[in-house]
Amino acid sequence: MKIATWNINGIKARIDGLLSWLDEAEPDVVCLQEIKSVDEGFPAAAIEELGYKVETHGQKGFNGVALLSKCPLEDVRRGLPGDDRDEQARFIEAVAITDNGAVRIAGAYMPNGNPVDSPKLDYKLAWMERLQHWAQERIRLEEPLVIAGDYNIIPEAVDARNPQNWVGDALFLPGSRQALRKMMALGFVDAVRSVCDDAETYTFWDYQAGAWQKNNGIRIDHMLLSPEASDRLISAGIDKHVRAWEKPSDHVPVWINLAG
DNA sequence: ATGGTTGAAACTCAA
Repeated sequence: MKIATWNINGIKARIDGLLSWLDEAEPDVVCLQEIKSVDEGFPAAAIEELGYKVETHGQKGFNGVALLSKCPLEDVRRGLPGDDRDEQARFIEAVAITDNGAVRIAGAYMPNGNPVDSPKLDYKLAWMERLQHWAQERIRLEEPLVIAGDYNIIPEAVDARNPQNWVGDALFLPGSRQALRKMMALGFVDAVRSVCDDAETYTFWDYQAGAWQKNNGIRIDHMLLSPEASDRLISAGIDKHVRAWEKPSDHVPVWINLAG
């Protein structure tokens, strides 16, 4: 089965591109981030016509995540546990039922965290800690688990074309990277990293200052696999060409193929 | 150091 994640940066502005990419890539399950729409405003009908079930966790104006699936979904849950006062829509999980068994899939949109001298960085780090606690509970279940999304974290210098430009940015702060490492240490595999040693495999290019034309990108969209999921990993990749489409998102899709 | 761009929705914020 093919599972993908894509920060779409506004579903209303991106629906045509999304439909084209679904038609081309034929993923079974897609995690979308930054839909920037309430549930009622999400253009589900056009996506359902391609054979997908649509589950959204929307919010007005900002954030918002969604799951698209050709497989039946069970146990759909919205929101990251751990803080009842957190009203930002950044997390959705479900269990996809396939011929080869169940795969738990979480779509996450981590906080950006900038500016670093604001409460936004504290929120980012607290959110990462909540995600780690959630992941710790889930990985104990010893089932295939995929945590996919926009992590807003550059794991290593090799994940940026110009790492020096990101020193002091919330995406590359030692504390942010440590939070991701702590989560990885629970036993997750970074799917793209595990199949591809190539440098310059980025997932995000800023709209500004000709970042795309200069390939001034960063790798911040990740798919973390539990041991039971990584045992079934066949391939992984980044659909970089989508960044050159008309009216593109600043992120491109990342995908994996699992056996079965 | 600054400015560069985009989306959603409101005349600005978040990224």
